Amino acid sequence: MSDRPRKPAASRAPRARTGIAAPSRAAPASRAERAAERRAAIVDAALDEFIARGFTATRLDDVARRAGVAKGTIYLHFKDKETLFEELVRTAIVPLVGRLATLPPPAGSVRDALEAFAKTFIQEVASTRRGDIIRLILAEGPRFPAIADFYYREVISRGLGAMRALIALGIKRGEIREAALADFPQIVVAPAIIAVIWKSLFDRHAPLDAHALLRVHLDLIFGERSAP
Amino acid sequence: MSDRPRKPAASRAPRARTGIAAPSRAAPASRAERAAERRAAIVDAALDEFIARGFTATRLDDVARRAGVAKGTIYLHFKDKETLFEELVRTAIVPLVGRLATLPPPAGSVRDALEAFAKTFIQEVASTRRGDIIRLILAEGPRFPAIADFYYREVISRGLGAMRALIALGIKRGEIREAALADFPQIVVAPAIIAVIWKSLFDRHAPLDAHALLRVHLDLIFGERSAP
Amino acid sequence: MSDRPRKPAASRAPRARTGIAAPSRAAPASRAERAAERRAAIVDAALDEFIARGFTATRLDDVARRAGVAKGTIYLHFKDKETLFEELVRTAIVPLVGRLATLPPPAGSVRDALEAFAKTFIQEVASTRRGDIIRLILAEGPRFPAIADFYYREVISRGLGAMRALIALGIKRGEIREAALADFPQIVVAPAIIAVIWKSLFDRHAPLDAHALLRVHLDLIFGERSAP
Amino acid sequence: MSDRPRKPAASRAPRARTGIAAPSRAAPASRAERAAERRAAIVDAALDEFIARGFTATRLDDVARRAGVAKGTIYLHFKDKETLFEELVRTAIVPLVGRLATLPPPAGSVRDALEAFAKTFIQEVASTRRGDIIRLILAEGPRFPAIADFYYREVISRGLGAMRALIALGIKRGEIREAALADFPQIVVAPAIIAVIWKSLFDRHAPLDAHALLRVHLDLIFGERSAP
DNA sequence: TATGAATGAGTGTTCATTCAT
DNA sequence: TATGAATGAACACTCATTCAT
Repeated sequence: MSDRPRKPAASRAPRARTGIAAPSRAAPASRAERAAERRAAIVDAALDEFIARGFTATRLDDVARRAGVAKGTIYLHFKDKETLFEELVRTAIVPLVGRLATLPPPAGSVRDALEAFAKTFIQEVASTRRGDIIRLILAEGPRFPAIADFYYREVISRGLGAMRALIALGIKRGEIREAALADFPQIVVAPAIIAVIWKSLFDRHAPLDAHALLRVHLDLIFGERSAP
Repeated sequence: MSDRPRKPAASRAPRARTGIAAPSRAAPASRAERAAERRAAIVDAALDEFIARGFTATRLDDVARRAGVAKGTIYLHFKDKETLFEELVRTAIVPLVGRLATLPPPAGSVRDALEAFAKTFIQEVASTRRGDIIRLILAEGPRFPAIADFYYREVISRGLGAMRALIALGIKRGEIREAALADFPQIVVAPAIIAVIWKSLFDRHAPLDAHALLRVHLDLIFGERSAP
Repeated sequence: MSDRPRKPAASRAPRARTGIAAPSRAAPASRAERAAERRAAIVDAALDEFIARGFTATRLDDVARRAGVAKGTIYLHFKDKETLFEELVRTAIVPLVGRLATLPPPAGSVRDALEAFAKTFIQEVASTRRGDIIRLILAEGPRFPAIADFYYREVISRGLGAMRALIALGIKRGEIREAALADFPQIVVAPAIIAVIWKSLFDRHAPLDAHALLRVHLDLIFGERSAP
Repeated sequence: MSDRPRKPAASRAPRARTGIAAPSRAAPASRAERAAERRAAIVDAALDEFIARGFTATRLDDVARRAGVAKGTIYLHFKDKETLFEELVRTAIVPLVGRLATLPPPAGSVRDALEAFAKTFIQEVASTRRGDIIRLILAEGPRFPAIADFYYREVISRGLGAMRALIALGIKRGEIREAALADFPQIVVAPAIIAVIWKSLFDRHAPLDAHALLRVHLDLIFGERSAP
């Protein structure tokens, strides 16, 4: 219960694991650039800490240390811990949506589109820190209605909308038999979410082959299995 | 961010919302009974608080007030906050498993069995505090490996095992076409979990008809829709 | 810092290490006897605990456990922790004084008398729990003026008085040359006190031969060494 | 039993009663200086409290108030209460040893040296808070072996060593007749310790003329009285 | 802007004391 | 009398937030 970072573990250079742009370290960097860099470092460090411990248990001291910044500096960029958390989640979610919204325009079959989506999802979400963000939202959602709202609006609502359209197309084209599926796009997404949760909590008990899982699920929806 | 119970909000009578037996209040009750009663009240109150705020943000002061006992009394029953939390989750999970393990032996069709399961799940889990317990485990799991372990062993592993057997039966009987489904019982359960999460986080944005959702999902698996 | 007794280490029979009389366990014992016995057990246990931890750090829970009594029982015999402590010290001191006041009437030489005193002191005080009581008084005295007062009156004052008389006799008889010694009987006693403290604190660093120490001191006072 | 300081009794200026240097308050003082100053104030206040109440009964709240700092500030300088106590005693002991180790090299007679020592001891120890520190160590020693060890090593062992050398010199020069005294330097020091204890506990019952006491003791050792 | 020392309200835990049995 | 469950005030320690430098 006490595996906290005790040393300035992180170098001053922020990692870009969330896709947050890290300005090149070459040039002396302008004032504004330096500020943005620091802010990014804080966000990045905070994300790690929040994921690892949850909102309340995270100490800004640790965030600062991990970001290579003084504690007070956090308050130059964020009003308080709560604001940091909320902006953080927002920031982290944007590229998430961006990524998945880039669903290839249904050039090929709907099944291909979903297959591509599944692949991307596993690679970009389930196997990365982004998956933990989803868990974080599930965990803290009830205490941060603002975040749940934002998440519903920006991710759930839009994501399910796109999915619904795709399903409708599949039904129209005859690829999908089950017509009612368009009413519950959640069904299509459900195993992906389960995969994320499983990775987070149970993978060490029983590793899950997410690719296979999603393929079977698509088989269920589309009826026929395509060669892997 | 500060909607905490400030007054002895709860009467001395423990609620039995989790199925924890509340001894009849009529008789004077023996010493041991009184103790069990108090313990139950604490567990019950703590569950509410932990669900509402998560482990770290929960104050034992609030738990005590809600349970109608003095703070010190908690320590007569539990070593510390962590132990309270862990025993709590264990206690809460047992009836959960009990409930669902009572899956009717496949007298009728497998589809009927799953339909019954879905119904029970929605009634007994998704619409009650038990659903929140699942969310609580998702939220705190990473910080309480002991709980994640216990949950995997007692619920996930056993539940998926039973589900797998049922699926195998369905395949053998020809009810289920997709043979690979037996490898991923998670797929069958996924929408139920999603429904629980949805209830917790998004129901106020867009109420979900869980019954319909699960029915469509079963249609997907069994191919044919039964009359509602 | 946490070597507390966790088990009912002591049998129900009180030890009589302080010279507190333990009624014979044979007969069923009258009501009053039983009570006295319990009280003695409490006193005895409390003495051990107070010596080991000091007043504040001692927990009545531990005292009760060690005495083989319920916590509430202590309050049937003593008003509160403070009273227990004060009565305790009084009780423990009385036999101490009794013992040493039995200085053999100066039948033989004064040196013989002091030699006997030294021997008794080492045997009955320095090597027993009684020595620790002295240390306990040193430690808690300032916070328990009542005890310091009592101790001064009953032990210090009377003891030094007796010692002064003995010294005067020695001077009169020509055994002691240094006449001014009668003004400071503390000097005669000092090494004995030092021996007690040493036993308590430093004996494990450098064991002290208290007998030899006191003999040399007597040689200093009486000038000539008697054969050991 | 409840004479605790309730108000910010101490001004922000730390007292220097222990010989801990108090930086001049005139200049604005650098960051480091301010820190050292605060630390000194805490040590000073803590010493008072520990002496007055003992380790366990001392409340850090009181220490903070007396030092004129916030409670949290204590934890910027010391890991916890125990560490504060131990460092405190160490800090307080160093100048004690320093003072007494400055025993004038035996330019004159050994008796003169001891006379000087006695004088210094009474002035610098017995009549100051330093004497209470000795009592504090006697009191808490058994519960703080680290402190007892440190004290033995730094004070007792070295002090007795020096004393032994001095005694040997006295014997060699013929000033001291009792040859065995070199084996028990404790005897020479004993009355000084007794004086300290007496001051602490019994002086209000019967004031002790420590100077006279020690002079008589020296007469006992050296045989002849020098003019006062 | 950035720092990090300082603050003090807040929280988990302990324990002397009470009291129903 | 004796018990020990229950109480709640007290206290060590933490950590979000501020602010002088």
